[in-house]
Amino acid sequence: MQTLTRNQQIVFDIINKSSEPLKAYTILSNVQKKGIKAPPQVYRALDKLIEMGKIHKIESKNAFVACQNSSCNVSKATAFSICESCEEVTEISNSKISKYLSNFAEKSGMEYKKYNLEFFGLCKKCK
Amino acid sequence: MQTLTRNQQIVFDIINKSSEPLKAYTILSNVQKKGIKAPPQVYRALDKLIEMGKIHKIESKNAFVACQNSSCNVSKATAFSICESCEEVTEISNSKISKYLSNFAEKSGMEYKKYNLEFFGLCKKCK
DNA sequence: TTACATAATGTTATTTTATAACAATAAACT
DNA sequence: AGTTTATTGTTATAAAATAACATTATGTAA
Ligand SMILES: [Zn+2]
Ligand SMILES: [Zn+2]
Ligand SMILES: [Zn+2]
Ligand SMILES: [Zn+2]
Repeated sequence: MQTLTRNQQIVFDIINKSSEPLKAYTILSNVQKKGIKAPPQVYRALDKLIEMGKIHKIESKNAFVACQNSSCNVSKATAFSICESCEEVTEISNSKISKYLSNFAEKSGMEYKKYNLEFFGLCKKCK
Repeated sequence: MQTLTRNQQIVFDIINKSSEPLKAYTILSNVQKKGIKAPPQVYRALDKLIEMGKIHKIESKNAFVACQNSSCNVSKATAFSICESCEEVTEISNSKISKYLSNFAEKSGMEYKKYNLEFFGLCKKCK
């Protein structure tokens, strides 16, 4: 269990507290009072946090969420469902899916390292 | 079967001829001799082509590839394997995966519309 | 502890990616 | 022909990400 540096902790806290994915510049404007003043400071922290599996990037939104599992730091396999109406993002942790997919990848001939899966549609509330 | 407008055709052609995913500004610089001069012209064409299912966006790379299937225009379900060494991107068309995943999405309670799946690793050549 | 190496931070400037806004044409419809 | 709708052209700007380099902190090993 790795310990976070000052900037990493600040950036992680704000993502972790948020109920929705945060964009890098939103994070920046929210941490300027804490002394983080420029984009590179945010992006560096984001990079490290992703590496550790503490947060994930939602590629289709250029936004970041805290990991809601405990296994992502190992597997690097991520899956999300994204509501196109309310923008809610939920991390899916389903070992069946990840077994199924990693199995598929291996059979396809590639040396598989990780995947990212994003579902789009309407969440329970919005449909 | 929809017919393409002039700009859409120009943009599609260059993506379709390319052996690798193309970025929007690479496309732009390659079509300026054909009269497309500014980013919005490229992005509009890209948007429409995506809508039609003729091309896909590789979200993790901000790059665009021509569809290699025939069914994407209907299903909107896309899957790619991406080599982290040579950057090769291959579109995966596997009806089993797409059934499995869309089934999963439905069961989860969301009204599922589409998904995008990106595998990362090493391709046959690079591993 | 000092010396060295490595990692993290601070800072400025710039690059890359994408969109807003509005005018001008072209295509489709009545 | 006149009206609506889609597409195009153009300028400017916003948003997302990185390059480059100086500084400070942290860890390691003599
Ligand atoms: Zn996770
Ligand atoms: Zn919703
Ligand atoms: Zn396709
Ligand atoms: Zn390869």
